[in-house]
Amino acid sequence: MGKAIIFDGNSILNRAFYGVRPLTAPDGLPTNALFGFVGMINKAMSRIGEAPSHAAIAFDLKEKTFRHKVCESYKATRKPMPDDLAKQLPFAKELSRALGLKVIEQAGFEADDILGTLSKKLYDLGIETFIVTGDRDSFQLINERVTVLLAANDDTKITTPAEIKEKYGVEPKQLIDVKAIMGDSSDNISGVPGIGEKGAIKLICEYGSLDNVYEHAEEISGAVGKKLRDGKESAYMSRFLAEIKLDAPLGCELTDCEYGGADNSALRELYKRLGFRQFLEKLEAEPVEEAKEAQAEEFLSLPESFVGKTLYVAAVGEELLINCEGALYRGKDEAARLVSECKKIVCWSLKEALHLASRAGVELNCECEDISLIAYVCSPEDNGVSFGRAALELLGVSSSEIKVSLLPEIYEKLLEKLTPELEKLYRTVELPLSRVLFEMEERGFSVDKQALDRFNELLSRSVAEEEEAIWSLAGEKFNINSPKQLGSILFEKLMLPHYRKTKSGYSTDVSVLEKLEAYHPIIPLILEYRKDSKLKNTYCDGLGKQITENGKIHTTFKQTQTLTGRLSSAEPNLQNIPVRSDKGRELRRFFVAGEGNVLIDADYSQIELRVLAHVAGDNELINAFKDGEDIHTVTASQVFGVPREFVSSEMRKRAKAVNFGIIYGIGAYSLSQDLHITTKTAAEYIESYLSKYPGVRDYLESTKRFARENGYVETMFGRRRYIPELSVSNKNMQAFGERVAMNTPIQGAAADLIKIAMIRADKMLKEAGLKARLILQIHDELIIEAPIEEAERAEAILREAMLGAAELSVPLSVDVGIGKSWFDAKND
DNA sequence: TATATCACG
DNA sequence: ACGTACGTGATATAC
Repeated sequence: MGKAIIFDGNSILNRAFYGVRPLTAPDGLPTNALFGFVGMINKAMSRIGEAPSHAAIAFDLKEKTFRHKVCESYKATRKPMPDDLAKQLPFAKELSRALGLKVIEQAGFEADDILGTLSKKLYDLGIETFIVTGDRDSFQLINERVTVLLAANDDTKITTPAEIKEKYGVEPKQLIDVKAIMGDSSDNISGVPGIGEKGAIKLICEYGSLDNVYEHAEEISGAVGKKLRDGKESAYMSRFLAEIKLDAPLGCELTDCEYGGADNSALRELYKRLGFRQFLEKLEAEPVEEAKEAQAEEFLSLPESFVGKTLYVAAVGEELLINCEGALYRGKDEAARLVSECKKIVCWSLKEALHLASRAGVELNCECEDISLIAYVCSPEDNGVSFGRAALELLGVSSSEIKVSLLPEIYEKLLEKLTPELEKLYRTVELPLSRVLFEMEERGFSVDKQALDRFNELLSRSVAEEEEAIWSLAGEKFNINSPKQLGSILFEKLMLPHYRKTKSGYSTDVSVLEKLEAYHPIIPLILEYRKDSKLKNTYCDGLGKQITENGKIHTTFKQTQTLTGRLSSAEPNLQNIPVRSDKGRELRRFFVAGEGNVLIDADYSQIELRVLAHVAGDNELINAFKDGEDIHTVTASQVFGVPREFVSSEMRKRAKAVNFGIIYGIGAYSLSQDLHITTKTAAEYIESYLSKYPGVRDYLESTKRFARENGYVETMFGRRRYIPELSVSNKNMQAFGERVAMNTPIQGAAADLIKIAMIRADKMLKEAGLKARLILQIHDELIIEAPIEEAERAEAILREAMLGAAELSVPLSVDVGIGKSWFDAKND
């Protein structure tokens, strides 16, 4: 049975228009939307893996639709199509025909209704259908044979019934009823006033349908019940507007939509007319390009054994994919067991493979390589180092998913790119680190869920009280979380001065609100509300969801994510647990050591400034660290020209900001904002700093020069980052590139250092026969969970591992604490 | 999807 | 005149 692909023409054209930079044809016709449009269609067509049996594209017409007859205001707030986009519309239809798509338009109906109707007809024939669109309205059409490909300019996301259920908690069809309640501002559908997405989903989850909600409307108490009862008519009207037709007239038969390939000569003419040189070249090279699309892989059943073999392995959605001498296999536990016996494993992400094997109760102890890590050290700026990116860059093959058949070639190409220095970084740091990270992720961090819940209750009450107080001061109810609504209350209704504007309205961030604090009692309440709701939503609710049955949180460390060599932590992020405010810091009381254990927390003191002292070779700075001085006080005494004992706390604070500025690639303006001083004064601070530390000045200059000449910078451990921003014409981008050039060798070296420390600590703990293990890294901080009786020895090991990670021209310094909770360990 | 905001080093 | 410090991730709305 074939596959069908149907497009929402206006929707993807619109996305392309706003997503692609301005382009013009030789005659000046704007073409950016068309360029993106063709790209999205091509991408979606290749995404379904085979030539489609049916292909069609639906467009809206300007005429009013049947929905307008019932509801005047439907889509009334839509702005008219920009002129530059309207000019491109006729060409979009021409291009569609040349690409082999059946163009369908029906007066009185929207593209969505045509897609709905097509998908229904195709469904009835048992044909698998892909709907390509830029918006989410069509999610209601999803079922076991209908998938939505959400088109974007960089990627197309596939959305399936399971994903809808996961994301919204309701079946795709129920989304109609959800929208009936929550409304849709972009379509000007009102829904039930006062109930938003969350409330609507909750109601539909509970009652199953809009009808059933209203059958029980009398039982629903409180404000929600009242809103529902008042908004019944609006809800049913909204439902009518939101429901996509499945029986619209098409003006053609399904057989007219059968796909017969593109009309290449028509396409060629159009591409020439529009000046699409890239597409034109692709068209000429058609047969070659065709071959370069990654093939679907066929898998054999597992063999008896892999003993003595070299395997290429990838872990994908709970399964191991294996390439053994060109033959492909897949499987779970049994596969993992067989893999564990082989001679050598070349992985795309060893850490994932280790997790999968571990779930099968198997360890992978043979020689292992990790291609994703090689790709990362070669060029971390290839964004997150996805497999698809590597395949395209190295082999010219486009593939969105991991293909084990391609791994040998990718491996080979990457080994060629690997310089000796980068290979050393890979073999001595990244590769061994991935096993350490695997164990950290697997071990997890124990959390006191009950205490967390109690704290959450407390916050809920605070948030509710603050909300009421804010509303009463504002004189009306509004959504405080909406910067737009908040802006109109503060700056229009209350007439407070607005300091800054963002793209979409008034800025309401802390720096603005702090300036307004004295003007109106509502401001401090909003600041409190923001803090408390952040703590509640992101930390209490968010982390709560991530606690497993064993009472632990297992983060995922991303090892190929950042441009500087740092790790990142996600799902959940444990590297941004609050610490700066007293109330936020309380959260750390709930991160605890398991039964019979303690936590040992060690953090490097001033690691980045020490790295700066070392790489800059600045004697003044080096001596300050050698003498064990407080570095911010020393800097203050230098910058302000006073003896150290006369440095006030305000001076120290300013010097600290200057030190940060130096590390980040300083700008006088930003420093002035930070310290609330004039730009001129800030510039004087910087100048004063640089003349007192000439080694630093020379270092920053020579690093920028190196970056301009070579196109990249590197850390003292050889980690590289390419900086394409330096070779663009945009001055702002260039300035950014220079700051990156100054910052990366420092931030990156600090990242390298702690990675080395982690490998050392892990090895030393194991060699000492201890059960104590690392469980978390936060950039300059490591946390070990250790049995109480091992605490002293583990502490000594951690200190030693960190202090001895590298020999710099300044001493390293580490602060260590022990306690039953993260809070205690940092405050003992 | 994109933006604003805010949590961390 | 113009934007404004480095590196991240999660949550909420608005578009």
